Amino acid sequence: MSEPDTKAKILKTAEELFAIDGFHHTSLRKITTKAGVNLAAVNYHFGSKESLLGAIFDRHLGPLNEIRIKRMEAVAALAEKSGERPGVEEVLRCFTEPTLALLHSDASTGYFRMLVGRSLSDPDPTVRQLFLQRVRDVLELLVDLLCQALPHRSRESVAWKLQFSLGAMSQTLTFQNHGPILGSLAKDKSIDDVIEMLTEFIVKGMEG
Amino acid sequence: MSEPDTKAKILKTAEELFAIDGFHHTSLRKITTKAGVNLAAVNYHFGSKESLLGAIFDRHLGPLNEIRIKRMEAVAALAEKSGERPGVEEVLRCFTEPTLALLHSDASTGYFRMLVGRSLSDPDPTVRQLFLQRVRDVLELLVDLLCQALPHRSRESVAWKLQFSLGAMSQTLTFQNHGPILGSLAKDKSIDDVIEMLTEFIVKGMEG
DNA sequence: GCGTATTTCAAACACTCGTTTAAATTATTT
DNA sequence: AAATAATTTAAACGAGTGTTTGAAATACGC
Repeated sequence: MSEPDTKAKILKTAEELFAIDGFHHTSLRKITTKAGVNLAAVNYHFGSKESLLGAIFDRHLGPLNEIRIKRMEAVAALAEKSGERPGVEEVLRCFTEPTLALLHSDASTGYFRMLVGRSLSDPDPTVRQLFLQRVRDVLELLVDLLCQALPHRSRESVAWKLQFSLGAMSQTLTFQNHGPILGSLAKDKSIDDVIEMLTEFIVKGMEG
Repeated sequence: MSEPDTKAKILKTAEELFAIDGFHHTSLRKITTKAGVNLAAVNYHFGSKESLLGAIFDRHLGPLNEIRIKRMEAVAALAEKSGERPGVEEVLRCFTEPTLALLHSDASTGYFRMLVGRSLSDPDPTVRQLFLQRVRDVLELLVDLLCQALPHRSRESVAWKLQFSLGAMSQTLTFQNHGPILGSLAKDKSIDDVIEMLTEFIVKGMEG
């Protein structure tokens, strides 16, 4: 190979540009120019622009979901053994806290955080599907656990509240990307603080 | 004029297509073909594609925001007079309930509902700005009132929670558009029921 | 060092897009 | 009815898109 891996450079650059400008507003020419590789390299290494996005998702979402599922299974096992219901907060943190861990493990994942936020509510069904098919299993498991934690609520009701929560997450994850909707406000908080506030918000909403 | 108002036909058709397919995935050719008017009519009557979107926003957002502001001012006046703080739920409903009223006033506004949901989290800053500049004043007033209702919370904290709420609303408003994230679940609810659940969700999150 | 396979490269392809133009048509005014 | 203004129309413009191609360059096995 000539340079330190053309494929890796494309992945890194595309992740950043997709996060900042969005999938459809980022052309392959912008990516390849910024990465310093040839235009045709994307189609050669990834097949298509869509597959490139899929590869970016896979890179981070695989490990992340593994951690989430392990934590949720642990919570479920503990609940089974003790005979008590799992707590709503305990369950939800299985989902939100690994995100924080990911963000701290590698500075470059900040872009991935934004990309996920975008993908949750992208107008294009292709982008949403590409993302959702990689988290569907985790979400189903999450609903299962939440139903255990909230036995008096219907599954539909729990699913809808999770939908609300994902919307709130989307707004959070794109932080410093979209920028807060309310201009001057709410700027001087770290992503950690914001995610903590978010977690409290959705826990109360779920329980309420 | 030849037909029952070319301009009106464009507005109606564009509103529907922007809501369903998103602003950038809807070409002027799709709009004009479906509306049965000439391609150049959009630029003639509205100047540009962006201005067309702005005109769609103006049409519904003007009346809607007027109602919201009046309700909020009434709540503020009552609080002043009685010397008591307004309730969080009371304040938030000033914002959410007029949406319901709009949806019931005219069946065709269902598309506008989706369009607003999209615009709240569109990857393109142009679309977001176009929308946000028309609701900024209402949102600022809403933060003011929420701060009155929650005097022990910082303004930043309130603004962030409103940001979370708007994310949750976005997911709700695109309902039957994006489709629920969780496939088979959460489908057989009317938009009224869902908005009621949403309101309860964000009230608890705000208070918590 | 040679031959094979992999990777890079510039160029072109086939579209789609929003916008503009200038002529033809329709409405309105005088 | 003639003249002016407003609207509609078909066609083209220029720029941008993802993808494909076939030749050049590089890397690797023997």
